[in-house]
Amino acid sequence: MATTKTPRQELPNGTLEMLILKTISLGAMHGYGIAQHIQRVTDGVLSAEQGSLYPALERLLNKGHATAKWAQTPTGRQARFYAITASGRKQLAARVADYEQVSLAIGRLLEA
Amino acid sequence: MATTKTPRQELPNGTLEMLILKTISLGAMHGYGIAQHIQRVTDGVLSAEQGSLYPALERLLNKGHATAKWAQTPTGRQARFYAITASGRKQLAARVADYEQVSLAIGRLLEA
DNA sequence: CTTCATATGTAGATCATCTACCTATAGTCC
DNA sequence: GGACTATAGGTAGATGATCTACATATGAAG
Repeated sequence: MATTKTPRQELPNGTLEMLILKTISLGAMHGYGIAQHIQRVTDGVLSAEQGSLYPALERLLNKGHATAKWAQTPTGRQARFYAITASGRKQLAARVADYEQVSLAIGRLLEA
Repeated sequence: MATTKTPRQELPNGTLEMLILKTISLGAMHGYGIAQHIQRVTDGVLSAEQGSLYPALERLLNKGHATAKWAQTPTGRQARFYAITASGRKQLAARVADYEQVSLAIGRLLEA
């Protein structure tokens, strides 16, 4: 049957966009690279699966928080490079502030 | 239009159950009291709305993580008091561990 | 007798995330 | 030539907790 425990909802809603924005704020990157970065930095704790990643990237484009252009990777492949925009940086800052506030609040509850 | 910004998804999925478990781990409490506790401790940053709270309490009952019985409040009202079970404490510990791992991972990404 | 705080619940919508699938190419090994 | 892996981008459909809004009831206060 291979029922696989399926660790549902590994990432809190809205967090993926924040992590993507943060990642491309360090420099333009393609989707595959973003996924690798997230996995590498978190030692595999977090992973951006394709089914979440690409829709999230599309949302960021639609909202104007990122731009994309096709270009060659160092290894000679075509890939879509995403870059953060000014509004993306604003959004990132806002999301991080929200996240930290909620995170602090949860921390306070768990300490009690 | 009154489009109301509606701060969607204030609480990450699954977190509410953890916060409820934590709250009733300090002593049996009724739903209204749980909501107040969460709001008070977090200075209003977090709030467990009825539409989220009561379904979450039902889920905890169904899973055996909590038990409930009707009793009188100090002010002479009928209320349903929820108490944590042994499996609830286990679940709480597991959730907290998960939360902290993810929290750390996100922190690492945001620091970079 | 009306209003407010307390107290419990339901109905329906939202929507990001997840699993699982498909396509394509460059490089390597046989 | 053929098979395979890593790289790269994407879609389809399901899930399901959370949210907004509503409905109900009662004790206390004015």
